[in-house]
Amino acid sequence: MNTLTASIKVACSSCNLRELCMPVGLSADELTQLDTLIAGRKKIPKGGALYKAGDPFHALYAVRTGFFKTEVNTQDGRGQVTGFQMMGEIMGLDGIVQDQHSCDAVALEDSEVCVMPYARIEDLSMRFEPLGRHLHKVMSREIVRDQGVMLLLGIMRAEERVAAFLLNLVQRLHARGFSQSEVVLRMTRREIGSYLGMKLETVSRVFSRFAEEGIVNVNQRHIVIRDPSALKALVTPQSENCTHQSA
Amino acid sequence: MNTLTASIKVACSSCNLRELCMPVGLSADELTQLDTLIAGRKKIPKGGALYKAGDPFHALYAVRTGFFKTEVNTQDGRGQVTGFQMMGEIMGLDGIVQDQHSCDAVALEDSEVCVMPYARIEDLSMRFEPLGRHLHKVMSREIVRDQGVMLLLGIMRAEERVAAFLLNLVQRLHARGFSQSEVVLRMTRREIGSYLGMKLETVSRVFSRFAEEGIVNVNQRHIVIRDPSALKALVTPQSENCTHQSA
DNA sequence: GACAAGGTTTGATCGGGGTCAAAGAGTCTC
DNA sequence: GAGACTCTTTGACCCCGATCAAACCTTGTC
Repeated sequence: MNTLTASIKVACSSCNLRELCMPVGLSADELTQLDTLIAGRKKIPKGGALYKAGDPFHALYAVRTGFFKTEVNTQDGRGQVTGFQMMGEIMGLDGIVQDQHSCDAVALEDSEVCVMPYARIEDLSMRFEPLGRHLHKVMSREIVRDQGVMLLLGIMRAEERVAAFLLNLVQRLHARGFSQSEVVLRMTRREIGSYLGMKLETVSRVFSRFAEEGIVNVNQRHIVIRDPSALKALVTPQSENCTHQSA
Repeated sequence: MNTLTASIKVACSSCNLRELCMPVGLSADELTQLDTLIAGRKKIPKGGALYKAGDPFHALYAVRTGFFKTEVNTQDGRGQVTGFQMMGEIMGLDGIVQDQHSCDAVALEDSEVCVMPYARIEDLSMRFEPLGRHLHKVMSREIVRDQGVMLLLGIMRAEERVAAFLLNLVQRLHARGFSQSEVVLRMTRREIGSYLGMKLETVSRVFSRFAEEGIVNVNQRHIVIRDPSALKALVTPQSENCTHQSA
């Protein structure tokens, strides 16, 4: 009767992602106030779009399971991946300003999202201060994240970009209880390249170079980080003789 | 007694930027509800910083006069200009998430901003729905703008970047009553280059190429756009034989 | 399990934009 | 208005990553 999953048990207060997702930082009491926020869940098969640029904007989405990419496209068919979203992360903020989405959100594996109708969010965030404040923080975090991507695209070299990408990915996965050193990539080399502003061949070559330097093991999409500090050193290259640094 | 300008007449309701700035879309009645939003004004001399990365976050700022750049920096001294802000535009949104700013905001000419203490914004936006909604839109607009910059940095070639930059600049200036075809750049070639992810020499060369093709006149920082459609064509290159396009 | 299709790796070559360098133009200070 | 400084332009050369190409691997389908 509904494109949404049966609406039993979709309350934030009983969700095991509550430490990562919209209700972060709320007490158990406060949490119950959020239980009307989620209208339901929605499954997106691998390759399916949660929304596309131009679609009317109705809701924000929290990734519950799975993995997404967001992508903006030009008229002439070129595309730029603007981010990868994993569980607990919020999608759809781009749609608020024009009441329509400005990018595509595509599932990279079978995924499920919580649907938070924007009208409810607006209403609740006005009446319930902690939610209003948190929403501001979520949007601000997205702005800061975007600044980081601009830095990456604007000034970093190919190896720095890949290193930054891997470190960011495992850091976020680690916060969700996964390994710090092992990751199975959900995206293709082409998608990584699009995100990092480089071609898929270059991504592949950088992986190969990291592998032969012993920094990582690469087996198709299975990555093992053997020397995280080498990656960190790549991302933040210190001036070669920085005498004033250590006392 | 106060680092802020004398606080008479700093109300949004009597500001001639109200059509562009925070109160956009509000009725005169609603506008008066915003008159406690602005704590005062602050002058920033050319080259001065409104805030720097790491500074504690207290307020959002609306540019009243002048011109700013925002810039993120790495440990090794490289920097990336993430945006240019002109009158009516809001700065400081990056600070909300961590209670400290994540970039520098530097005046490119003698400037003045309206100071909106964040505590007041939070309070007012909870009690006064139109402001709350508008704040969400302002933040969403910033996220969409950042997507555009990522597109630019990720997939555009040098000439496309400069064309997109010029078009965006005159479009925003035009919305503020300035010429569509003439602009005096407030920023250096190096700053343009940093924003566009290229070197100052390349920026200069692209300007020179545009000039000898008759698309623009360039005289140092004074730019005249002679053929705006040529610039638009550069930004959105159509496939060379797109037979299905025109009937 | 043969086949097709997409994803990945690697090699060879190319070119757009970076780097280095120098001269010219504008601006500020004394 | 001389001098210092920064900004801009232009030239010559170079290199990183793009492009083109081919082989290999993985996955899904019948």
